[in-house]
Amino acid sequence: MSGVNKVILVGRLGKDPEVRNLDNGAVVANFSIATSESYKDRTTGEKKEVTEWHNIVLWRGLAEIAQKYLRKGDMVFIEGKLRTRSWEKDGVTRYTTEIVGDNMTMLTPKTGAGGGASQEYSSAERSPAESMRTNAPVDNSTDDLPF
Amino acid sequence: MSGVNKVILVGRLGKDPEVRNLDNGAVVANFSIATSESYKDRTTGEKKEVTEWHNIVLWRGLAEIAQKYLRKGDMVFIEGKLRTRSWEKDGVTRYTTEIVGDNMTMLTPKTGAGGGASQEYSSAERSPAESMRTNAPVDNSTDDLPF
Amino acid sequence: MSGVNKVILVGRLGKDPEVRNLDNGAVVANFSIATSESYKDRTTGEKKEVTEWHNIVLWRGLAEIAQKYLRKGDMVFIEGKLRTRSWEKDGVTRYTTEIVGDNMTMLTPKTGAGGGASQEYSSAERSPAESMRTNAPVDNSTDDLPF
Amino acid sequence: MSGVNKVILVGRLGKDPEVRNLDNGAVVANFSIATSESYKDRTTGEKKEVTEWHNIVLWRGLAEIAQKYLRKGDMVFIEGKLRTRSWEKDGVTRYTTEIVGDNMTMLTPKTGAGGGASQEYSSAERSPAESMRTNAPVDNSTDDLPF
DNA sequence: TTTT
DNA sequence: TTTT
Repeated sequence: MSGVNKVILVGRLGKDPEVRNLDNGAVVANFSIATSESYKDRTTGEKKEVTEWHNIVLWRGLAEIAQKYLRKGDMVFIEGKLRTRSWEKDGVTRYTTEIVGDNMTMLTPKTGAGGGASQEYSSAERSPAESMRTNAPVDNSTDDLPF
Repeated sequence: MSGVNKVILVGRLGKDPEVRNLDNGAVVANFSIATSESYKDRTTGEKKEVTEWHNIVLWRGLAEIAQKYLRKGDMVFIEGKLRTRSWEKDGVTRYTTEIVGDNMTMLTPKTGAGGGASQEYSSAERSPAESMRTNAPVDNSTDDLPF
Repeated sequence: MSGVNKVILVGRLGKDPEVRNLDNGAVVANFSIATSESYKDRTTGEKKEVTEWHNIVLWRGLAEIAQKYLRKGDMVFIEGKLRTRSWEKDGVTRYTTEIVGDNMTMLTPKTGAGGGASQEYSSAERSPAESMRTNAPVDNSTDDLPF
Repeated sequence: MSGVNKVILVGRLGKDPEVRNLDNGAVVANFSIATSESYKDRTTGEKKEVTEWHNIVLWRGLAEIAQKYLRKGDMVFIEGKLRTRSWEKDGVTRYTTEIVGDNMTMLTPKTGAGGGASQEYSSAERSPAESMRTNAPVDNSTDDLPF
């Protein structure tokens, strides 16, 4: 790899995630989250707000967690990378920029069994034991999705 | 400047912020936030959790917002930089690493007037108008704190 | 503001920046930077590379620095936020996602007078004096561009 | 996990990395990198610089890459997490805060065989194929270090 | 302890 | 459109 491509977002889901099971067995979730910024209009002095919508794509384990736990209006932390796809429509090439998430923390407390705190999920979890400079670390969290 | 020194945290306050007014009129807030990581112990198979405490320092406007709105247990997003200070105690030089925040978003909904959503604050707010490639970009970066 | 919208990139410029002076006196620079990722093709076992292009927008002081110092092929660190704009062409609404930079560090050493190390520039510079818990914190955030 | 604990640094190594092989077969590298910030002294008007040193810890594959390729003076991008350890010395408990890196990009071009561009390494590499919404993604980069 |  |  060459370079760094990182996005960090905290925002709310505009709708429930759309989750699909691909033919090859992969699971993918799509949803949008909004971030907004307020500022004072220079000429009128009014306080205004600009909302930005971000298209999130999650794969495999993260997609399944999104499907189970994320709902419209929930706040999430998403870490991922930018990816722009092109596609044809009516003979016109269009471009969509998405954030492919590899790390997610739910910031809206989930009520019910065990609910409460935020919960982070990663597409490549790694044990913190390796941070502890002692012996016997490491959970090589295998990835047992069917592909 | 040379290089990049950036920290991004989402965690909960261990206690209420301590806020002090310095002789020169500056306001500074100190508090700690916890992040934790869970992993499976390799030998016992048990799920374990490691908690990390981060010392946060906020200045001026951010310190005042912390004083007003942040309480023990609240979840916050903090963006800042690492800074290690040294100090003497009992003839021994000790070091403390802190995160000097320059951006903060409260993630625990505040009930009461206007409460509800998260709210972001920056030590150097800038209008998003400049992002809009139209006329009259805006600089409202005035800083009217008493120092 | 509500939420967090942050992008961090390290990549190379595909071309020299395009810099324009707007009627209102603002300066804006546009350029693209590439990040790439290598991976092993699952079926063929070949090592492949995917390149992602990011559209960068810089305003005012950062635009002027880009104009002076950034050239095709140079490596830069960019910190900013995502912003999607829509525009019409041939009766079709199109969308472009850009990164509006608020912090930049040049990573390609500049030879010649004073050249050498990386240099960071921010759209809202702030003195580190405030990090030093001593007397007289500093606000030198004046913004003397002509708008 | 609960929360987010992320550090992003671009700086130069003060010395060559120290690399050790632990009894359990793990490899760990330690080195410091400097970031600096310049500011104008408020009273004297002089331009000053503050340097911050960050203690980096890398494990396994990243440690081996550091050993092979990183040298004093090199510039690197490091992504990781904060971790504070305590230890005893002369009956006094001391604390050290380190950055445990999980992603690294070398920003100093390496001359010699194959040298030149920046190169990124991750502690948990993942194929970008999964980003491409086609069939047959995924390289489950196994982790074959001896522990 | 880096670098300009 | 960069770079190796």
